[in-house]
Amino acid sequence: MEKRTRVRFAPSPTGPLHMGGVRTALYNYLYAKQNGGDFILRIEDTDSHRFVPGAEEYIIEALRWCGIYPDEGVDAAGKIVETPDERNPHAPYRQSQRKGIYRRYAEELVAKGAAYYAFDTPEELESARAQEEMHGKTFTYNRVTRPGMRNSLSLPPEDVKDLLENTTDWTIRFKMPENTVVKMDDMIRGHIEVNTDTLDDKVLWKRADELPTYHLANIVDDHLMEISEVIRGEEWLPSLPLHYLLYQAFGWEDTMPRFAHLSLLLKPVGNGKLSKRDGDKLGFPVFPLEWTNPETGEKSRGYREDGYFPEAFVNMLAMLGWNPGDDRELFSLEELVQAFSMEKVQKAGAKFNPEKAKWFNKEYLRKKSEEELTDLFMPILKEKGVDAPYDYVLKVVTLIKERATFVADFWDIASYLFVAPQEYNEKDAAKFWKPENYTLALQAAGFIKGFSGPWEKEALETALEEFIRSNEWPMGKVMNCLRLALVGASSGLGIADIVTLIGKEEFGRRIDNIVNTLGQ
RNA sequence: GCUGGGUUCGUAUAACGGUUAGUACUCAAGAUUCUCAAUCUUGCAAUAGGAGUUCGAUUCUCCUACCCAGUACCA
Repeated sequence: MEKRTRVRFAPSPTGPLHMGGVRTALYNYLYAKQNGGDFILRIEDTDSHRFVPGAEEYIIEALRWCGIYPDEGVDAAGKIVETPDERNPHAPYRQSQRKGIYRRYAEELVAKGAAYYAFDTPEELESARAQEEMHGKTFTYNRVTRPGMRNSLSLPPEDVKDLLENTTDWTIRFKMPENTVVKMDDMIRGHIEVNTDTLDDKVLWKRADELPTYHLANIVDDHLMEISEVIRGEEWLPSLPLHYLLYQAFGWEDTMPRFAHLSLLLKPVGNGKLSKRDGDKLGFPVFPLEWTNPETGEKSRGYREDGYFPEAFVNMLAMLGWNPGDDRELFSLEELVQAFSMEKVQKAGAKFNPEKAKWFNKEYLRKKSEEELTDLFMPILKEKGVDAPYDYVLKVVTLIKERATFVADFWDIASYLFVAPQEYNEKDAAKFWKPENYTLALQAAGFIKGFSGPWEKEALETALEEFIRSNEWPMGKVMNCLRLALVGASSGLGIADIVTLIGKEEFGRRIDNIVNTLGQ
């Protein structure tokens, strides 16, 4: 029988979604779509202490910006679904709203002998840890320490009954089997074996807030939501044996999902995983969207606000730890869906390379139509106080698009096509604005002013070059004097390009201006 | 510390026992151009180390080193 592909992205709303998280979501989405299945968004907010306002909305908006729309869990308005409907039969998709369902599963495990009640207070556990710490060891709640702790396996039944009824800070812990080798398979890493003696009795459910921990909620919800593959970050690999054991304890082995653990995104330089700090330090965003910390008001930059196209961001992320098996690098989301394969996902962590991210954006910028880019550039011009007609901007964009990485670069590259230079680059002026050059350049300027041919680049360029050449003047020096007048520096478009764009009058003004400023 | 995972040019990766170890980004040089970009060409640069298995190891096994993760009533 063929199981329908159903995968989920299950973030915790404890802050903005990090680009590594976006990649996990992306791989889940690609896998689901490739197999004609469902991509589900589930919010894992079982830790009431770490809730951050706005984080959930941020996650959804970030995914939307990337073009990732969940099939289940989020409604048309972009909100987490709270009540079941035809499209979202497993609602609510927020674990805090599902809290009622977990207790009986935890109790079921106790009844089966796979779990037990533990009455140790946080303080008691803390001191047990401190004790071991003094001996240079780490306390683990397991088969060795279990009899010495206060739980339903060590206490007399009547005490257990009493504590269960009259206290509220007890938990249900998983009873880790003794000396058993858990044999697991990971879609990316292959076969893995772990002996249960190295594991501890994890808390599954807490009486204090009547909430499950991640492990229980995760397994129960994945089971209930009929998840077929769990694709998540590598940080979960150490708890995979527990999750396997949980499926076994519930008797759900037959429908247990397959697992794929993705490597982490690493910082560009040095060692360690990518963090917010690296972004600040090296000057690149680590978040898809800009985020303002609600408590401190501190802002973190985002790819969207930095001027990245979502297609470029997604493409770049996809290639970080995955490859199509050939030399292709540019993929649309649809093409990624076709080309993606779990076998080609890299086992090792990938160091993020901000330069390559820029390269991707440059490639996507070049693919955009001039019209689309003009639409994006117009508001920037307006901000700069420039009121240029659309057709003029379109011409400018056509000339400069290949020189830019971001739309925002357009202004730096081409501001002189909208406003006259306010100053002249000192070095360039010293190099070119010499009497022996500018006397010739001014004559060339006179030629341009008197040019009566068709007012377009080709014609003017040919005529101007012919004029200079026939006089046997140094082409570079003459042209750069003119360019200094037009641009303010010795860089930029061809003289004929600039002059035909700004027109004879403006050309004349800029020539007058440089003569007045730098003298002759 | 313990447990698990990982290791090909600076970075992302290809080569799933046989290649002069390929590609892209970055960087450098050259070509081109009226300059700067763009473009084109060329170049620099890697199998962590050591044992095995094999006619032959980047590829398989083991050891060492290094890196990462986990080791919470957080996810």
